[in-house]
Amino acid sequence: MARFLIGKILVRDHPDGRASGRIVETEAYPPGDASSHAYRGETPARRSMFLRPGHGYVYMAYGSCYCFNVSSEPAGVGAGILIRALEPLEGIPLMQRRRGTDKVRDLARGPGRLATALAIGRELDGVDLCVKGPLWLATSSLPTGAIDESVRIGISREAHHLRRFYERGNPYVSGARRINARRS
DNA sequence: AAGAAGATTCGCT
DNA sequence: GCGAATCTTCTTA
Repeated sequence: MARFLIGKILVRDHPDGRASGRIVETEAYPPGDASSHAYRGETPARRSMFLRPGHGYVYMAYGSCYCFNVSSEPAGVGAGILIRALEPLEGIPLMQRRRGTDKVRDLARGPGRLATALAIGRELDGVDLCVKGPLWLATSSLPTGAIDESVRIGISREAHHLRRFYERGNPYVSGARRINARRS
């Protein structure tokens, strides 16, 4: 699922207008992974990770940023894919306003920035991404480049797994050069 | 009940 | 490169 989502389009339809981007970086948090928010079982806040594949899970990180995930296992099994970066497509001026910067490269490079650029908050937690609504996923006819993998960013538990995926050479991918340079 | 850690970002040096 | 900001959850007393 983490590989599948690379190259797909995430579309945000909002009263202020449409903003969308091509997914270029993801991380997998599968069942049994101690770093997953679903690891300790289902709670009201984590409920969306236990929905059938294709639902949004939104949580607040470090008290300052929202992060967006896609549920990835059958109903009742907790797992998700963190969307870490987008290549901006539609609504770039709108995203620039929300992010407070004109630098297109920085609009959605990183999970918190991406959520800000698309105005994603807790109200979108649990939304079905497979039907056209406020937030949904679309396929793209654009070709997808080679996909590299690395360890995940910003976690300490289960840190050795190669569960981060990104499009090779894409300038909108987040993370340190050191990690991105690693191929396997 | 209090403290620490966490799937981050921004500003300053 | 480093530390603060800031909210939720988990751990320990």
